[in-house]
Amino acid sequence: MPKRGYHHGNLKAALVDAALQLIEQKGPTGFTLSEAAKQAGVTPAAVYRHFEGREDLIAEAARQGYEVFADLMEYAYQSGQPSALAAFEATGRAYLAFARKYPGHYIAMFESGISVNRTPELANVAARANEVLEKAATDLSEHIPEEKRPPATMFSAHIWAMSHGVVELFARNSPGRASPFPPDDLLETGIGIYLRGLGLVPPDK
Amino acid sequence: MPKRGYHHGNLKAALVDAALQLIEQKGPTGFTLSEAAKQAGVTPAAVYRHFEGREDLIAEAARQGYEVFADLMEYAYQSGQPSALAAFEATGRAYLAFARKYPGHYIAMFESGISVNRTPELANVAARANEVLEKAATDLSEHIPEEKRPPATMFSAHIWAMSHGVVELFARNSPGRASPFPPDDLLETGIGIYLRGLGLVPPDK
DNA sequence: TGTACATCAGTGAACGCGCGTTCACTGATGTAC
DNA sequence: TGTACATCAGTGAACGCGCGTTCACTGATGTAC
Repeated sequence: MPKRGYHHGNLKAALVDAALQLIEQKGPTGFTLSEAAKQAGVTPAAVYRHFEGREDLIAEAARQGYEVFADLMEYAYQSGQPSALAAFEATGRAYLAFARKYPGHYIAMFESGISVNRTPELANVAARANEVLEKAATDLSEHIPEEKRPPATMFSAHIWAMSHGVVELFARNSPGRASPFPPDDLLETGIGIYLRGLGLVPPDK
Repeated sequence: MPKRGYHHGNLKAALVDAALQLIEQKGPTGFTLSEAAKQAGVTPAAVYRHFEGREDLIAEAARQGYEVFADLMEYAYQSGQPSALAAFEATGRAYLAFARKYPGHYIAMFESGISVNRTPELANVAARANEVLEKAATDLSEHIPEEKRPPATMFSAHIWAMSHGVVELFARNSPGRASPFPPDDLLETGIGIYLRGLGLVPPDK
């Protein structure tokens, strides 16, 4: 850590980083503005030069998380093209990868209790992330005979729910709950079975 | 509310109820011992006649939740007999029904951060609930040809993850996240597709 | 039935703590001339 | 290049608050005789 004088130079980013680290360690609850300030080497009052308050700081962390999340999902979606199936599976994997690589962001986004409608900015970027998953689902559902095709939003909701469940129950080292399988495998196989159920993957192994 | 004198008569239960109500309203975080005491019409200090402290009160709420949960799961399992499939589907529905009917308990159990290994009692009752789901999965998996049969624990983990995900994302009126479908339907169809993927349900509608 | 007494389940005052937030302030930086 | 000055980004002290927990206490209840 380089010495610094009276001015920090990069305090806003440093505060977000500190917040993410604290959220990751202690949950969305354990996080305090004062502690984040302390970790950034600054007085609590200094935070108010950059944020409106505690909530605003968390919201900014979540916003940055959604930004990265949406980018990752888009990249994954592209990387699977032109196969709708490959694209879909890649977004599933990207979801889990994001949760593991950016746990602080993930918690800020999904467990901190801040509303996605807090600001238009936040709502937009969250919608962008959601649209990628929905697009992947729509592409894929076109391979299902129309009359037995479930709505794509339902379909993406299923995958999202399973992904989130795996993260919450098995990827986080949940207190006292041992994971029976590596979360990656769990999600991979789960999605595989689900897609077979939709007739999108050959029934045979 | 009947008048009461110096002695409450039923304080322990009243405190648990108050805690559940507060947890439901404000999340596992918003809950405070003092407020629970107040709601039960009692001094904060009185709580210590019945509990070791704040954490202990939450743990008791969670324990009671697991008790009800395990009972419900067992009942659902039995009610589907002798069809392994019916039994399995019933436990899935029971999961969601529990989460909706006992949101305070659900949060205390799965989101409050208290470890299931906090006390042997708590660990036991949690294990009992888990065993029901696993048993239902095992029964069902016997209908799958042995060589392509996934381990029953994996299978129950998938269902658990999807159920939990549906609860967290769509059943709770998550701030700013609208549910695209009724959660019951979402879970029902999700499990249906998953089971079809396992070849346990005819591929046709 | 009455009384003495142990036990139980509350009270209320006090504690130390860390929190988020506010305020007047001041040191550092950048810019105009 | 030097100087005056506006602007910016911090400080540090203070605030009021509600928290969990402790303690000596006291009112109510139940039981033995």
